[in-house]
Amino acid sequence: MGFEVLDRQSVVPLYFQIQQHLLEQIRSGSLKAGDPVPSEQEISARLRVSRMTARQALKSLCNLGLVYSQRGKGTFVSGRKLEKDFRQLLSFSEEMHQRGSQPRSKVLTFEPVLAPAEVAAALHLEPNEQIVRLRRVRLADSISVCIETTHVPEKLFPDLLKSFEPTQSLYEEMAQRYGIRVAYADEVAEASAATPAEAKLLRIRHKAPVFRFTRTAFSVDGRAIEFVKSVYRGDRCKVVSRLTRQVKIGGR
Amino acid sequence: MGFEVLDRQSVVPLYFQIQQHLLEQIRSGSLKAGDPVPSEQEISARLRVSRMTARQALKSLCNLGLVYSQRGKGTFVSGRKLEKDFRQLLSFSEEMHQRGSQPRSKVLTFEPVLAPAEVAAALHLEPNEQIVRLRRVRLADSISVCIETTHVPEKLFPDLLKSFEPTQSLYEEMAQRYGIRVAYADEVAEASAATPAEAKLLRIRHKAPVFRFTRTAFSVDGRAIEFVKSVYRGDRCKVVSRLTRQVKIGGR
DNA sequence: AAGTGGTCTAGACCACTCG
DNA sequence: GAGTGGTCTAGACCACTTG
Repeated sequence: MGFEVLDRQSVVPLYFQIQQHLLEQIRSGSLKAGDPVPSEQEISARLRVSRMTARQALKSLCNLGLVYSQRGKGTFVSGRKLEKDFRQLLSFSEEMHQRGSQPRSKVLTFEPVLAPAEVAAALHLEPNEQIVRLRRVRLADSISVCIETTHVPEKLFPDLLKSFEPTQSLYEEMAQRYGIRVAYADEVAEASAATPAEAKLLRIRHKAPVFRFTRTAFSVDGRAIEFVKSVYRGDRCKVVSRLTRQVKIGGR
Repeated sequence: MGFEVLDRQSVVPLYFQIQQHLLEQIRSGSLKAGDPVPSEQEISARLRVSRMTARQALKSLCNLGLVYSQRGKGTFVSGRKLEKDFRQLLSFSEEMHQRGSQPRSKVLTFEPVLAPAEVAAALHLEPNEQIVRLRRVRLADSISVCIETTHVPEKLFPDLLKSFEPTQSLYEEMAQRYGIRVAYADEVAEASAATPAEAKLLRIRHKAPVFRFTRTAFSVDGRAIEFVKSVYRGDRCKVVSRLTRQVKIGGR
């Protein structure tokens, strides 16, 4: 733990600078799984910050799951790997970039429609409200990977049809042009078999194994902003999750 | 926000008492999605605690995803439901109980074996180290739902073969008798088709859609303690996840 | 201007773990 | 007994939002 780490003039909070510094040590391997992290008092003394600030840095690492604390013993690097970001909410484009693949899209349709019942229910709209529907075949390195049908409410994204270039990233457009940021999504995955039409688009056998996903995305304030149905080739797609065992909240 | 909420003699931390009180208001519906939660200063003044303590209570609710804060505006109840705990790490027994179904198990084999390469790699063991393998057909309300093969290292759970009743919950046994608690698990799901043997055990058609899961469970200190392979009927199983969009950690 | 959350300080007492 | 994390206090300054 160096002494020259902190820039007190910076707008970056002190606790965050400390957090980043420790993060770097974990990433680089200077701190390995099981190693003790500098204690709150040590950070406090060495970097001349209050103990609460040191604590906040450690707490944030703890929340990220990178370290864990034991009362009376200390704080230690946990066994989890940094490399894998499990089950983040990523758009298709982002996911492909992260894997180092080149994403491409073939647009099937991009049009205004009246919300079918299932979509209206998921997005909390009145039946037959106006939505924009975008159907795309998604490719990774020129191989068809999935068929994706996205639905967004027209009223949240007016003029999307005119302004959006449907081969681009929708999440970026939402953030840049409309200031609406996706915070989380609920997703349901099913194991199924390809229909003839799907098989043709994905260039796989009829009845080959596929994943069917339905995903509803929400903004921080809990508004439903996107509903997606997608079909992924079973042989080119695995769903990786990290499950955590939590304390019960609010239960009796 | 009442005044009689806090018990200052209690061993329960003040921030936790405050958190529980707010939680109750959200659960009961007194505070609805979008409603502002009492501000830090209000809690601080009304309950005569320091602002940092009030803040800690709100922070913990924030980490649970039940409220969100906006600088300069306030803290608000988020749109998420309390009812659904998405994608917790649950054992089969726990999952069925939560759904209100009756779990049952048919034990196929329960025996010591030498770890095959795949299992040894997942559990970080030497090849051919001693493990205990348990193969079960799992039933919900008397319908076969999945075939599950569990592997645990013998050295972590000595005498498991003698003491454990294999129709019971393994996670409970681990916690009760060995003091080893599962903290999280990494899981990979694939969409596939049933083999003839699997089809027979699950009473489904040959080549019917199934999920294949492999799961490695870890304790808090990052030790791998369990490796499970399972096959679920595709028509009786959906994988529900909540995905969150996080800040990048440790990236460039 | 008033109210909000975000950060920070310099102390304090406690329960716990370990040698 | 020395060191650890868990909790708590009573202040402070800041940036941000809203009327």
